[in-house]
This record gives sequence, structure tokens and C-alpha cells, in this order.
Amino acid sequence: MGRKRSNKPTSFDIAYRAGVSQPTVSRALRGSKSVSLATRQRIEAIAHELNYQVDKNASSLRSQRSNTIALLFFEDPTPDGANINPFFLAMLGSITRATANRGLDLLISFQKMEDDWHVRYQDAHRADGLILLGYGDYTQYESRLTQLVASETQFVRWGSVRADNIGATVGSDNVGAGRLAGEHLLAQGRTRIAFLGQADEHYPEFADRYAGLCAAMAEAGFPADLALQRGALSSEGDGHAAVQALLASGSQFDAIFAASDLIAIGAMRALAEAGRHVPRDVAVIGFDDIPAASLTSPPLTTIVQDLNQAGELLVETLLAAIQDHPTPNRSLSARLMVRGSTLLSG
Amino acid sequence: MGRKRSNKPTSFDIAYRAGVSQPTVSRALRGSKSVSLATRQRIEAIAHELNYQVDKNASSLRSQRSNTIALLFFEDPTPDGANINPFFLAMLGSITRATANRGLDLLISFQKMEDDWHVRYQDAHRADGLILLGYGDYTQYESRLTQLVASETQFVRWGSVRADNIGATVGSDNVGAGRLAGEHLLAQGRTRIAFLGQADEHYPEFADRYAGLCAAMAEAGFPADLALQRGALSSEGDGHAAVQALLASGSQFDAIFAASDLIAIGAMRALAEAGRHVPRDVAVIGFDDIPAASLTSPPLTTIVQDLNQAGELLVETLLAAIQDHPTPNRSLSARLMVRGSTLLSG
DNA sequence: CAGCAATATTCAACCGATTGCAGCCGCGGT
DNA sequence: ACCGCGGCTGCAATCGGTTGAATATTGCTG
Repeated sequence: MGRKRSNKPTSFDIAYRAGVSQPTVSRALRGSKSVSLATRQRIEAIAHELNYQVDKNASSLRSQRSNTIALLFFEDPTPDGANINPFFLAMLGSITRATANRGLDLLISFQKMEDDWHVRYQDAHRADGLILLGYGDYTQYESRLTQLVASETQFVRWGSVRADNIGATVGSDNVGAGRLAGEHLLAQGRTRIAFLGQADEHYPEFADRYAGLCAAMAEAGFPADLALQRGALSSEGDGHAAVQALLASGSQFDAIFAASDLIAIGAMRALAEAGRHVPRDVAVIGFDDIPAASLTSPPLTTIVQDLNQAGELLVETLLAAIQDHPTPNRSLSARLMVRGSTLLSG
Repeated sequence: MGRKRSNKPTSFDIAYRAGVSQPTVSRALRGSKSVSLATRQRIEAIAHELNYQVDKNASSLRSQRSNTIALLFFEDPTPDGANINPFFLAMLGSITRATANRGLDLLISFQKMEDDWHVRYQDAHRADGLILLGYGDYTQYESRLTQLVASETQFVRWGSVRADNIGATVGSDNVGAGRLAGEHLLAQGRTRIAFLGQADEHYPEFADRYAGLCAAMAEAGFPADLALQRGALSSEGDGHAAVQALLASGSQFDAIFAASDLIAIGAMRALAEAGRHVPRDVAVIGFDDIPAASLTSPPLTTIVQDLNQAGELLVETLLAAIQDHPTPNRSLSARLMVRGSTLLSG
């Protein structure tokens, strides 16, 4: 309907002008070494002149490789869809760069876990593999992951790196990062450190961060007080509520380690409302270094994950899996970004 | 290489089991009305049972439609690539939803304008059309757009909606939005309103916002003072610098309308450094309502664009163009989000 | 100069759907 | 009976590359 016959050049047009057969054109343009230099250059010149582009569909259909990967976000439902976790948006930048560097295309989707993604993507030959990104309860999704493995779908996910993970995983060294946060707070003379974040097995990344904190505290001779750990998922509201609960419980604390910046920001808001000064009364440290972290007052000290490397490593690992060269799971070290929320002025 | 013969079912497998021909399967699954209800249901049942998915490549190759659109960001170079303008990230959420609603796939890329995108996407049949997103100097890119039109590439862009635009355009009613901002500030008793943002023809959106502000001021009998307009692109640093320049010039002003939230945030920082209180001494209003806007102190009053509708409209317009049913360009109305940066407490 | 390996190119099949057209069947009209 | 027509379904071509095997072209050896 209204789609006039396209006059885009095909490899046949090029073959004709170059006086060779069409398969030779195909080989030449992909740099096959079984085409002589002379003919390849001739073909390349003509292709360039005609503005020829290989048809992606034909190519993928025959070769069964799309050179495309699909990035799937699955966050716990955000009804309006507009509020995506800023950390993942930063990750998106890193991943797009990593794929572009390798000449791969990137499909993205914010499908909820309910949907049958692998069916829509890999099974339909749209993508060669998947990257799964999301906070949230991975254990709840384990059956899904198992299913992905069973259907021979290739994927990597970002998360807590453990030996018994299903499928390839890339993630930060959360235990080490938690330790960093703890050591920093201890160095500031804080010993009653609260942790805000779900620290159970459903949120292994948060649990790891807490474990790191506890380790640092134990080594310093100030064992963590379990009463100072409060659940919080990854929203500002949760952080706010958690601090209110802490204050209401009457527990004494002089520092907060929040499992994410959003939680930390909510926590700081609650502290301000309660008249507690940051950092004088309570030092606060977050996690992720989202853009807003430097804009709070005082600016939020936080843990920075190595996002550039994250994208690279995710893509690298996925490609290895696709080529049946499984790579051992790797974790990335994080570093501390000190700002005003943990430093007494001066 | 390691790619064992896939055993994914094809339409032939289904045809065989259903006792019909393969084309009938194809028709049935696409709901062609020339297949009887009985056979269609039988085919659907088998397809579902086998977990069959139409091969996207084969389908696109034959039908010459990919049901995919490509989203191209082109911001002025951000060398590390990590810092994407938060406004566009919000837009991304809206667009992904709009495409998902229509069963379209979305390819994304942060290619710089230098690259030959249309070649990589539409010409290679990866996508049926393009969505172009980016602040920045569109006029600089006009030749590119003309080229896109010449190569019959379908695209929509987000930007200033004008009659003489090249190609389809969707955008906010920036003049109206600027007027809103102006009226709000005037209602707060401010009459010396500075505008921070490039207001020349290279940045038509910003120019429109300024025009709206000027109109509101003129109507209220307080014509805008051109000395209070300062260029600023879209970064925090620019906003900071612009305010410093304003202060250094000795101009008097009691309000600032920043062309973007990032500029506004930088401006507020500069004001704080100069000891000017917001909103007592200077009221500040931004544009975009990025997540950080509600986290500044005081929280930033800003203009909210209707992002949900933006994604819908972009996709709708693009699809119309693809089907040769060009739609008139439309603009979306924006609304005011009042927060502390323009309200004297009480 | 036959013999044979190495290199360059062509042949023909193939990937898995979509689509225009032809064919079949059943039924109502005359 | 015969024709025609509408409703379904099958046939065969097609989309535009990729790929393994076959063939042509050289070049080199003895």
C-alpha cells in the first residue's frame, strides 16, 4: 500500500557492474580472503558509489546470526513506566557504547518479567542473545532463568556474582564495596552504622553489601547491630520510611549505609524532617552515584560502580556464550566517592 | 562453528501437523480472513503447543517491513558517553512504551550525527523509520535532514514545531510553556526576569521559550530586558557560568527562567555561592522536570512536558509517514510544576 | 609438458516466511 | 444440467543474501 518498488541497489547490481558473480560480491564485502585484492577493491568502490548496504534481513536469515542483542529491563512494576531506575539508565549508556564498538545492534525493551521475552527475541531470531538488567527479586525469577537455559537461549545478567548462578553473570564486587563503605564510616569515627536495604536472599546484591559492612565492622571491633538493619527496596519512599521506623524504634545510630542512592536520598529527607543534621548527627553513604547524588545537600557520599567496564564485560561475556566459549563469571571492583554527607566540614 | 542445527519449529512443521499447506499457516497466524475459523484455530493451537515464533528475518525480508523503528540520540559530544541528558532518558521510557503497545521493536543508538545512520538503519532494512532526538543545533544538521528526505528515509524528530520544518516534527508548545513560566513569575510579583539559554535560531526550542516569556512580560506591562538574557546550552556548568556573568554585569534581577533544569540547577548553585537566597532574592524556574529537580534545595519549580503523549505522538506520526499518510505536525501543551524555588514560604 | 596444488570465481541450494494467482468445492439461480 | 460466484486452500515464485561444493585459472615442480 503506497510502498513503491524500492530501487535500492542489491548485490546483483554490484555484481553486474563489476562483471563478477553475486556471491563474489557477498564474499568481497565481508572481506573473505578467498577474493583477490583487485576484485575486492573494485567491488568496494562500486558498492560505495551506489551507496549499497547489505540487507540485514536477508543476511540474518541465511546466516542465522543477527548481530543484534536485546537488552531487557525488568524492574518491579512502575505503573506509568516513566520512572526508570537512574542507575540502569547509566548502564544503558555503557552498554550502547560496548555494542556499538563491536558493530552490534541493540534492541531494548522494558517488558515485565511476566512476558515471554526469550520467545519474542531470540526465538524469533531478532537477537543472538539477551542482557538482563534489573534490581528486584532474582530468586523469584529463577524458574524463568532455568527455562532460558533449557531453551538454549543465550543470556547474561547483571547481579550478584556467585558460583551457583544460573547462567552467566556479571556484577560488582558488592561485598568489597560494602566493606569500603564501612571502612570509610569507621574512619570517620562512626560506630553505630545502620544499613538500609533488603538483606535477605531475595536481594543478593544488597545482602552482599551488608555482609561487607558487617565484615568491616567486625574487623574494627564494633560488631554490627542487627537492630540497625532495615529493609528497603530501591525507592526514595522506602528509604524515607525506613529511617522513620528506625527513629521510632529509638535505636541510636550515627551513620547510615543505604543500599542505593535513591534509598539514601529518601533517608536524608527523613533525617532532615526529624531535625537530624547530616553529617553532624548522622553520616550517610549511598550506592550507585546517580546524577542526583551530587545535587543533594549535603552532596551524597556514595559508591561508584565501574559502569564503563560493566557494559564491556556484559557484552563480552554474552558474545563468548554465544560462541560456545563460556567465560568464568567476573566481578568488578567499586570505588568510594566521598562527598559532604559523610565529612564533617573542615 | 558450534552452532548446531537449530530445531526450532518452522511454519512447515506446523503445516505438516495440521495437515495443511505452509502458506495457510502463515495466513492463519496473521489472522488473514481468508482462512476458515476452524483451520485457524487448529493451527493456532499447534503453534502454541510447539512454542512456534515467526522468524522475524524471513518475514521482514519477504514483506519488506521490519516492524522495528530506530531511535537515534545525537547530543553534542559527551566523550565518556555516560552522561546522557536525563530528559531524553525520560523520553526513552515513553517511546519504549509507545512502541511496545504497537508490537514494534525498538533499536537504539547514540551515534553521533557524523555517522551515516540512515544508511545503517533504514537502508539496511533494519528499521522502517527513525526517531531523532537531541537538543543541540538542528540548523547545523539541516543538510543531513534534507539528505534523509532525498533518500526517502522516514523519520520524525523531536523539536520546535514550525511550518517550514524539514520532515515531520513533534514537540512541545515551547512558546506557550515560556508564557506559563513568565505568568507564574509575574504572579509572584517578579518583574526583572532573566532568561538563561541560547535564544538564537540555532536553538529554536530555547528561542521559543524565551519568546513566550517575553510575550507574557509584555502583556503584563513589563517588557523583557534583553540584557537579562544569557546564552547557555544544556549543562549545569553553563547555568553556573551564566549566572556568574549576570552577577558580574551588575544587572538587577529577581527571577530566573532557565531553559532546562540542568541549567537551573547550575544557576542555583551559583546563586548560593553568591549568597543570593532562592526564592527570597531570586526565584528560579527550570524546564523538563528531570528527577533531580525535586531534590534540590529548595525544590525546583519547573515546566513539565507531557512525555507520555510525546512518545505516543512520535510513534504515531512516524507510522503515518511510513504509510504515506503524512500527519500535520503537532505540538503538546506543557504544564507548570510549582515547587519551592519560586514560592516564598507561607 | 604432464601433473598437481593453490588460488579465484561460479553454481546451485538454502534460510523461512509472504503473496499473487490459480484451483477446488459447494450452492443458489435459471 | 450448467454457470457463476464466494469462500478456502494450494502452488510456485520471491525477498536478497550466504555457503559448501564444483569448476576454472594460474603457477610451480620434476
